[in-house]
Amino acid sequence: MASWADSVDSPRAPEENDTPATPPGFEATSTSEPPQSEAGPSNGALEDGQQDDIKTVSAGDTPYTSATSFDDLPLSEELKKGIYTEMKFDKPSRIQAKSLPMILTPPYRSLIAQAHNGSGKTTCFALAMLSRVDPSLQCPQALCVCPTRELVVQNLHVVQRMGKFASITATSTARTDFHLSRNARVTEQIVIGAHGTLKNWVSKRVLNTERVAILVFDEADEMLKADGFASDSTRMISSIRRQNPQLQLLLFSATFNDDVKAFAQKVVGQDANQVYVPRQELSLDVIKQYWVNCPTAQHKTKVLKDMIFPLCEKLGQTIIFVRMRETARALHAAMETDGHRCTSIQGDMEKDARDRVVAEFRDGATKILISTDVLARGFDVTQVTLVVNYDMPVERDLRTPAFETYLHRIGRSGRFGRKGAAFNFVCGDMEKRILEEIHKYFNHEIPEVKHDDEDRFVEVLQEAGLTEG
DNA sequence: AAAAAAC
Repeated sequence: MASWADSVDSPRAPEENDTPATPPGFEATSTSEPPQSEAGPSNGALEDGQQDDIKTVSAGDTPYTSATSFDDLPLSEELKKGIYTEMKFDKPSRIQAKSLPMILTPPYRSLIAQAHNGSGKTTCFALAMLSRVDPSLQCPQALCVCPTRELVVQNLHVVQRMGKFASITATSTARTDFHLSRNARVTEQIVIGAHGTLKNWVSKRVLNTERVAILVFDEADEMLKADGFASDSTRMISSIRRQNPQLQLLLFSATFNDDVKAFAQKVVGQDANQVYVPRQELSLDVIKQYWVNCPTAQHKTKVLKDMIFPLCEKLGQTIIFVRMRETARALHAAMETDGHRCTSIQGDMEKDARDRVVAEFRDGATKILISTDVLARGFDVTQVTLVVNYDMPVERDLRTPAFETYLHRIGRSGRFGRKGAAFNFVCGDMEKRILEEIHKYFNHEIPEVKHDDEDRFVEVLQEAGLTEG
């Protein structure tokens, strides 16, 4: 039985230097195109696997020993203090135990790391960046690229906490106190950003990447997606590699379908290490999933009003995912008109409005948040126990299920092994088929809950462990 | 034909 882990046993020999060389500013056109992402059942990432161990593929002859304690790792006292007293971590998680020795041991090889929601990926790359910085050099040395502003902010926060006792400076492209002027320069040692601003900063020579020794991609499969950020990402990689051939590239994500994984392996090169954790830690298993047949589109809103919102008061927090920005806006308005308190977020909103909505949600001031896929990945609010797929996640063609997106969306609940549940709203044959395919792909039960069966909704949330009863 | 970044 093939699984994600098996398929890396004998990775194809990647061609070297297959990312195009580009001038600073990443202006060059990419000649290396990633494959079209076609998620299919061939990605056995979620099959039953007997292997309990994290699968690793190490390059070269460097021996790596799994770290049972943070004390086993080549980390400064200041960083360890941050780990123990600020983050209150006891010992490394499994992914940390495996990947940190690979990341922190010279020669600093690139790494592809797949680990599930809440398994401590952020800690891995935060420590990687913090420990690779030379404190005596006051310039950018570590870069982390993320798909959304919200993730940029969140990751900067983690780096700052972890590095609380180390004299290392960090900043992000989400900062509001920074305006491009002729003499503006980024001097912070760690920079976390989204593509647009990073590209802008580099081309305007506000950000000098000459001394960048480590480049991290969070949600790496998204960042290497053919019809998405791939060209920006590969241009940035080759540009920095031209300045520093020894660049350590770290690709982190919970999901790498076969196509993106093959491309990622090409990007990191044959000297890279790889780490994959098995499905047993997959958050899917702890998240109860259901589907609700909605005869008409109006029923979706009705189910929210009649079933979900009234029950939400008793739950933790809820995120409702929709496909389009306009739906987020309209649904929010419709709910508010009916006196149901909630907020909404999507990429078309003003930055400060986005920041405000996220801050209120993190505070717990708002219980229900309507969102596009801007928050589908990485967004970490421990109080989220319920996810609603108001629209089923689909690829651009609107017919192919977006398997990875589904996994990431429902992974917003049940953080760090806590309870979680997900409702999938299904309207029409297309969404029904999408649901079936997702069900088959993940081989996970998704029972139906009748849209008008109030008692059953209550029952189901009890089953999922979200309410006391 | 969408969403994600951004000037």
